[in-house]
Amino acid sequence: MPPTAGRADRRRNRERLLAAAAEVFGRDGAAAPLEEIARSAGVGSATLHRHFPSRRDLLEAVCTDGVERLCVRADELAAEDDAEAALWTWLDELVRYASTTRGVVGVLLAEPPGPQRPLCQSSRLHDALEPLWARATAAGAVHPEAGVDDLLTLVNGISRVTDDDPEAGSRLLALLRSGVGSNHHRSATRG
Amino acid sequence: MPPTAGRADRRRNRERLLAAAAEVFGRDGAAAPLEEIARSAGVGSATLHRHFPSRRDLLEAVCTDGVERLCVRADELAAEDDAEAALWTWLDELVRYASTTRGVVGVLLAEPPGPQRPLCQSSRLHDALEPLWARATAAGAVHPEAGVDDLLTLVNGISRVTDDDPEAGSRLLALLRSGVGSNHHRSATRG
DNA sequence: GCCGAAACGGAGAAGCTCTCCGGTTCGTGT
DNA sequence: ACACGAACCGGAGAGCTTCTCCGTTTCGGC
Repeated sequence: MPPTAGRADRRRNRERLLAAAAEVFGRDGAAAPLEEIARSAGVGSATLHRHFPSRRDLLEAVCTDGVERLCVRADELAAEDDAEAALWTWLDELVRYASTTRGVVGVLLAEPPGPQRPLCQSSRLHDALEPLWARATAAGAVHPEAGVDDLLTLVNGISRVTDDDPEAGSRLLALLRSGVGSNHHRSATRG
Repeated sequence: MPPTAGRADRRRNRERLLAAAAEVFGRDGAAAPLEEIARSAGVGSATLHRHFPSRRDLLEAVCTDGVERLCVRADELAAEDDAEAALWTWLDELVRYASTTRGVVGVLLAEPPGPQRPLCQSSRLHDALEPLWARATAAGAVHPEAGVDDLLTLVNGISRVTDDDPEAGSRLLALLRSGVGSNHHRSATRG
């Protein structure tokens, strides 16, 4: 059901729930009690579960705006001249965003879309990244064994160990880019 | 209290709990219900909590043997000629081990040792890695910005996104070693 | 304003963690 | 062998969370 469907009170409660969820998740992390979100939104817990049957549904909805911004950003960067810089700029913004959501984005990236969830935020990020990756790969600027899924998985791993510290996430991403092994003949420029 | 102290029935119950925990965690992951572990071990839940006050205590104990093996392995590798190969061989074994524990090692690596837990498995791994890292760094075989904690953090991130798939973890570690960016002039040899 | 459908919310079931306390078992000293 | 204190055990239950049922309220078209 689209978010703008249904009765007026339904839409109002949905918005209240999303606002409360953003606040509570941002404060207490992605594992915060759902009941507190319902209380904070001023609705019953049954209403929360009716709108968002699982915790994941709520996490997906909370991230919609941030993911949308990243998708727009990917479109902008796809028009830039330097394919390699565009790719890493976007990945840096993704890892910084994920590092500021207290694990919310991490949960979404962690589990695969699954058969009954084809339209999740994770696949939107995948679709946004794919053109940037394809262009950089065609330019020889990406390790030939590194696929789109590998990049997303690695960024996910980084964001999960750097919750609440975007700078640390950005630093580890730079290490991933240049490589930790002995082939660091030239340090990669950040962003 | 050392694991070999106390009365005979206490030691027996401790062993039963550890065996049950290894089985249940291995089957259902690090978030499995503790009550089921107690039931599977044939003891009351109070006994489980008396032996292992927190879930983390139990996870630490379950990993003791595996971490011990890795520490021994680090000593062996420290005697090898090639410092770079020794470092990456050990990291590969670590990421493979962590990828087979259904998130158990990941939980331990995730949270810092903390003030009241100076002897956790995470710090044992840190101490095992440090000499390998120092030697490889001295030989110029490691990115100058990559510290011991960075390596452990990155391995943790990789293991957390490759649960139950050691091959995938090993592959991502190889990518981390050689770098995803454009400086992949020579592919890194694995293990 | 009426009324059917849509949506709500509290109460409660079920599951998990952790604690309290009465009862049991161990092992030591005689 | 046996008695006894200390160590240990386990079930019952409190507190918390997720999620569902169902009687009640609210919306909005007519």
